[in-house]
Amino acid sequence: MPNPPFMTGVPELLILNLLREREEMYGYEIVAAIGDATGQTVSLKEGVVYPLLHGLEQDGVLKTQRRPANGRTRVYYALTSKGVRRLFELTDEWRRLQRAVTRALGG
Amino acid sequence: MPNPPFMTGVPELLILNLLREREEMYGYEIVAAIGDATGQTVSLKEGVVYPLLHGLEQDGVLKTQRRPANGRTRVYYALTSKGVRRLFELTDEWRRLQRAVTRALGG
DNA sequence: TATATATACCTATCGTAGCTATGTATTTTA
DNA sequence: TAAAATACATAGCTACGATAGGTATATATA
Repeated sequence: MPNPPFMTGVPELLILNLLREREEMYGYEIVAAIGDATGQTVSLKEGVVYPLLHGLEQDGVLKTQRRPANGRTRVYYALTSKGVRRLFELTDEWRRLQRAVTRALGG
Repeated sequence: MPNPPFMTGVPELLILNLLREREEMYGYEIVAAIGDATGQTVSLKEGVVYPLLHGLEQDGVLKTQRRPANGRTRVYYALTSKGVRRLFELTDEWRRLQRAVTRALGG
């Protein structure tokens, strides 16, 4: 199964950016929101999003809060200050690379 | 060592695009040209470029020609028709994703 | 009432592909 | 003549997105 091009880091960037906008979201909500935010160009499955969320929490980039909602338990995620910095870094890197490639392609 | 974000597919895209512009290049030349074309934003080592070139030849995306130059043997690479198609596909995909992410980031 | 669908979470396994490090050999420069 | 540049090559590592599958509750439908 060939690896889709250009996707490395994109899930993380999109998740962090969503959490900057919305303050607090739970996993299942994030999955849908990513599709919405990108006009379904990026459509990540739970199998991608959940492990990523766990890793980001482990790294102190996200903090969690378990809260019941509709009789079910949801895990809400929010940015830490480290997460905010990480988002800035990733955004910068994205712009840097995006400019470089566009330049190389469009000379 | 953490994986640099957003790089998946970029080496291939840049190489194919260079070969579209220059018709024919050898590996060592490509390594330097990538740095030039991106203002050193992307700076790939031989360990990245050579295996990639071999793979692309294997896939019929590139064709090679060994020719002596300066008493040394150089391996010259050029696009096949399949390579041209591959370049179009990758360029499309790049633009698609680039637009989607930029939009999600709220440009 | 039974059941299908939506919600909400989770994990295991896999393959790809870029990165580092290292090696060989020749040619050119200091 | 030693060092640097040229030119090729491969081995091993790791990260990470993708697929597939699993659990459980709530709601809509037949």
